[in-house]
This record gives sequence, structure tokens and C-alpha cells, in this order.
Amino acid sequence: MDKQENDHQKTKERILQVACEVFAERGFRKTTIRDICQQAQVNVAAVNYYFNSKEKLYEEACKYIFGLSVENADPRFELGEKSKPEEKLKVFIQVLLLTVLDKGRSNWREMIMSREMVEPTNALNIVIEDMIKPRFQQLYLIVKTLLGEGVEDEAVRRCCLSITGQCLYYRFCQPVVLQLNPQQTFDNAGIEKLAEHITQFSLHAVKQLASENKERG
Amino acid sequence: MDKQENDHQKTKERILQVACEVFAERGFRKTTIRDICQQAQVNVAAVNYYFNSKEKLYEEACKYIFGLSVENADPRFELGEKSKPEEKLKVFIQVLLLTVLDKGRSNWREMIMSREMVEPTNALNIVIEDMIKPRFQQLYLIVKTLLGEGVEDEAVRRCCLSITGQCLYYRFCQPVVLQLNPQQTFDNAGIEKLAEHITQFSLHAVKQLASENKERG
DNA sequence: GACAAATTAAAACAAGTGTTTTATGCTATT
DNA sequence: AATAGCATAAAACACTTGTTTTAATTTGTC
Repeated sequence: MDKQENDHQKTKERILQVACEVFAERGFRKTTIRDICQQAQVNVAAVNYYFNSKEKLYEEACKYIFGLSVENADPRFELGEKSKPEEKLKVFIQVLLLTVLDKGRSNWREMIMSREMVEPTNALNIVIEDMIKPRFQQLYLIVKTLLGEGVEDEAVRRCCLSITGQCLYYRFCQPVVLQLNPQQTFDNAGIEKLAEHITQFSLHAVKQLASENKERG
Repeated sequence: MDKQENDHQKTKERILQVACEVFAERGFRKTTIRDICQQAQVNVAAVNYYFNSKEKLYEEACKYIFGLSVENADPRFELGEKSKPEEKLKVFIQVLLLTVLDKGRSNWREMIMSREMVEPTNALNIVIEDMIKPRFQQLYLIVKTLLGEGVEDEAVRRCCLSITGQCLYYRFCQPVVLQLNPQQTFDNAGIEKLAEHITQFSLHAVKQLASENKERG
């Protein structure tokens, strides 16, 4: 029983691991069960045996990936508590860009997340609740601090959307961006420069809104 | 010969028309030849008879759509020449949002364009050259005017990308945006408010950059 | 009106894919 | 060691989809 259970877990686990990787890499539609099984060195029937269907496997993979992310959130997003909001914004944008533009093999969460944002499946809700909303909330607090009291929530949110929109553009439309600004690179130096620009651009906008609000009362 | 040529043109034309619509609606991968043929009331073999392959048909459809766009550019993008750059920017953003968020059946150019930006095919280059670059150039001139002399090209382009990024976010990530800011609507009033926000946000940013540049010399 | 060429229709083909079935092998309990 | 239950493998199934083939029909020309 022990060994049986063990092997059971082993192959099931192996399928799940490979599924995460391949789904993240190629998305739900473009990955085939045969791809996964071949890479996991498992018979085609195994997926349906253990997970019932391709869709269920995808759900399990998402749950696994985002389950991980709750317990083990990306440490890069831990902005120090002491710094000024301007610095916090800079770090936030920097980290967001780095995370979102990281094409590394192990960046499953971000890859699934990006795909779900543009081509949603049932997993989008998990993605929003587990990843996007917490991240957005962090930004919200920074921007709210910068805007000061008396600014209505929607205005704060709109600013946050303006900031994230600028960043995600470089992820979702990378080929286009590269044609429009060929000088842009996506190595560390290029991303750093980009972060600097988006930060300055957004800070100017937000601070101006803040001062207008202060004047108004 | 005349009548033959006529019918010939008729069915070929009909396939092309339907192809444009369906490709725009569902994208290349998700549309099937059978879908198109059924809707055009034509035999399945007709596509390969007249266009050789699904891919060639898609190319022809794109050429047709963007060929149209060159001769008959979207009049909404004709910003008056007299207005101030601030007003021009407002109009540009307004029109961009209206165009990009228009889910109307006849908005083929925009639908193909959006899809190509996120999930490129061979047609992306046509899209970039025929649609994106001219539009970007328009914005470039406005922003350059606002920034004043002595600002390097890349800085101008970055600002333009910040502006378009804010707008396109609402197209590509609409479901997410709606979760993050449920008050956002996509009727005319909602889009108008949004345009106003993005314009103000961007104007503040650009003007601050302009004045910093002026100070520096 | 007859014949050649072009067009259309029907069917078949070939490859891919999710799923199911059937058979075989393995493990644990008796 | 035997047997029941689980796990794996191989094959088949059912369906979709792009493409091709083959036959029927229409069209233009003489």
C-alpha cells in the first residue's frame, strides 16, 4: 500500500509538474495531452486516469501554482516599510516590470497570469483574487499616500490602472513596442531605464493631481 | 466569359467578405474553413479552389481590410489642425479609446489589429506599417510639441508609449480592469470620463517633463 | 447543339487530439 | 502462492479540421 501510494503520487505528481510547465509555456489550447505525457514519460491514458480531463488537469495545475504563490509570495514584492512613497512606487514599478517581463522557465505564475488576462479561462478568477488584487492593493496604498486625503477612491484606482497599464503594455505588446521604440531593450539595464521613465511619468501625474486637490480644498 | 467571371468574382468575393468578418471576430486559429463556407453558402472546397489555403485566405483578408484602411482612413482620427496640442491630445486619446473599444461588427481593422498585437501572425507587419505607425506618428507630433525643443526622440517615444499603454490596457485586459475598478463602464459616458483621466494624467506628466527640460537649458 | 473548360458539390483523406476501452502487469493482503 | 484491486500500456474510438480527389454541373465557344 505504501509503495503503491508512493508510485501513485509519483506519476500523478510528475504529470502535474510537467503540466504546469507546459501550460505556462504554451497556454491551455496549444498544449496537448500527448505533449505532457511524453515529457512526463507517462502513458496518454494517465491524464484521464488521474485527472479526469484536460480541463480538470489545467484547473489543478492553476490551483497548484497559485496555491504555492499564496504560501510563498514573490519576495521581490516586499517593499521595505520605511522608504518614502516615491521610492516605494519606483520599487513597485521596477519589480512589476521585472516580474512581468521575466521569460524564465520557472516563472509559471506570471506566465499563466499574463495569458489569463488576455485570453481568459475559468482560472481567471483565481488569478485575479490570488495575484492581481493583492498586487493592486499594494499599489493602491502607495498612490493613495501620494495623492493625499480627500481624493475619491475611483480617482486613485484610475491612477493605479494608468500605472499598471504602462507596464503591462511592454509585456503584452512587446513586438509592437520594439518596432515603435527600437532602442528599448529588455535586459536589466533596459528595464531599469524603463522603470525610471514610468516612475517619473507617473509621479509627475500623481503629484500634480495631488496639488490640484490640495488647492481645491 | 463575362457571366462566368461574374459568378467567379461573386463567390470569391463572398468568401472574402465572410472571411474578414469571421477572422476579425474569432481570430485565425479559432475560425474554421467550414465556418466560413457555411456562412458564405459555399462548398468547403471553394476556399482551397480560390485561395489555395486557409493561411492564404487570411492574408488576402488582411490585405483587403488594410488596403481599405489606407484609401479610406478612419475619419475620426482627423484632428483639426487649429486646436492647441492639449486639445489635440485629448481628442487623440478619446478617438483611440473609442476606436479600440468599439466591439461593433464592422470594426474589422481594429479587431484584427488588436489580435495581431497580442497573438502575432505574419500579418503583424502589415498591421504595424499600415495602422500602428501612422497613428503613433500622429501622437508623436503632439507630444513633441508639448515637450518642446531639445528633448531627445527616445524620451518622446517613451511618453507616447506611456499614453497608448494606458489606453490599450482597457482593451486587452478589460475583464481584469472591470474587477479592479467596477465603476468603470464602457458606454460613451464611461469612455469619455476615462479619456479625461488619461489625458489629464498624461498632460501633467508631459508638462512636468517639459518644464524640467526647460530649466535644464 | 456539342465540346472543352471552369465551377461547384460530395465524398474521402490524412493528420491531430481528447477520451475510452481492453489487456497486461504489479502490489498487497490472505 | 493465489487472488482481488490498482496502475500502466497499447490500441482503438470519436470527432475536428485542412486539404484533396472525383464526379457532377454550369458556362462559353464553335
